[in-house]
Amino acid sequence: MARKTRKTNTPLDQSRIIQTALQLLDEIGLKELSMNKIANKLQVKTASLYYHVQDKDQLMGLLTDRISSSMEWPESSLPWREQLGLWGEAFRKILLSHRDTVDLFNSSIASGYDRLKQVEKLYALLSSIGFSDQQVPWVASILKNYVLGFVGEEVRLQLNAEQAISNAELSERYNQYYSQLPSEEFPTVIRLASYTTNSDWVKEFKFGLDVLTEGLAVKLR
Amino acid sequence: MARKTRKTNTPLDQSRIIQTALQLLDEIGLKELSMNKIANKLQVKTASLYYHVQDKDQLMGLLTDRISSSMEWPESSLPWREQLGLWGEAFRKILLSHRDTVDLFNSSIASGYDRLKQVEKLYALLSSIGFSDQQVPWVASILKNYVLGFVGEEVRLQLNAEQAISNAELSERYNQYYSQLPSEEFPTVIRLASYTTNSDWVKEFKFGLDVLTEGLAVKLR
DNA sequence: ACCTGAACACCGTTCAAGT
DNA sequence: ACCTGAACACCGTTCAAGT
Repeated sequence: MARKTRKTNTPLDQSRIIQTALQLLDEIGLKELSMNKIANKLQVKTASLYYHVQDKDQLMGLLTDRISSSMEWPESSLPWREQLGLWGEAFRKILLSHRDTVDLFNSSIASGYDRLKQVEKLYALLSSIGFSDQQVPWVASILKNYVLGFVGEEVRLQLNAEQAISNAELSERYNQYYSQLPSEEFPTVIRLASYTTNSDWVKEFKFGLDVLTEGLAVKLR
Repeated sequence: MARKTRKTNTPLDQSRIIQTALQLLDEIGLKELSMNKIANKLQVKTASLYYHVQDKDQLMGLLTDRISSSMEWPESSLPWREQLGLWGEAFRKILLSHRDTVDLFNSSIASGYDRLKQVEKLYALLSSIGFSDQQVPWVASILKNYVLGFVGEEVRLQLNAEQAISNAELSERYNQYYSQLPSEEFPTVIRLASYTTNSDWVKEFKFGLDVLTEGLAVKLR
């Protein structure tokens, strides 16, 4: 009965909680992610978490911050259009690196060091390009929202594709409200159904960023 | 003891449930909106709701559809830039007409007659302008996400303003992770803090829509 | 056909008490 | 200083049973 030190588990701390929460997030998704399950995975009672963390909201904020900490940043020597393009791709990459990140980013305001650091860098870039002090937050918000919205939709639609929701099943949804729908009411939706379902996401993402960049270029003149 | 017909309450049906849910949404917000509370307000046991509705998700979808049903639509005779501008303002108006609508729209895919009808109209407009079949859903998605993202942020920040989260309190948040932060790390964020906190939302909204419109105009050539 | 009672398996959070 | 037991006030959902 020698060395039974294993009973002494690694002590709990905020960082370990975040770590475990992140793992669990990828396994079961945000909707299923509960304090109970996190505690369980840490082999600890739920109440213990509350010694290291204020509440679930705060933990989610910390989780978001952890995720955004690994974001890469484009070289500031590049022309601004390329910098914005690279920034967008880096942000999208981060968002795709874990499950339900978009909801996570949307549900908590940017606090914490890492997320604020990202804002700082983006502000600095936009400011150096020539946007006015008033416009910089506006443009940053547009860019951030574009990427968040895009990836949100990308993930939603790819999930549907996995569940093989075909046009047949989609048209079945119309009937939620009305018993049956004349397909003449939705000519364009139906005509473009194949484009809506599956897209070339990389191409679509660049298209949107390009629209924004062109629009911003006009404003800069 | 004449006429005690009042014991016979108005019978429950889907439409009345949605109606009540909508009222309650404005009173207590989406996070607090539960099946229990909806049933309670209807003077009915919670289980009764499940006779008229599949589950909470479906009810939220129906709720979203109800909200989007009252959306106004611009005249199709107007030039496309104006149509897009009016469309954006109408959408924003809808989203501001009830509480937490952005989360509602984000959490459920467009199903139901009314929301699909909106999509149909927007697709038709974009198609008539000259966008290719592949591009129409892309552009529609950009526009929708812009408005959703914008209003989401608008509501968040206005709530903060009400709670009087000043720059002082904001800088306090930095300390969640690091004990104290040198303010030299965030020169731009700090310099622009006053612009971030309170904005002229109407002006900002138009600015963003204008950026998009200009960018789209470039793509149309 | 429509509603309810009762139960189930969960939530997040608090706090006195243990070590 | 760190963790737990026990309790609290809630969730969403199901289903046999009542009318």
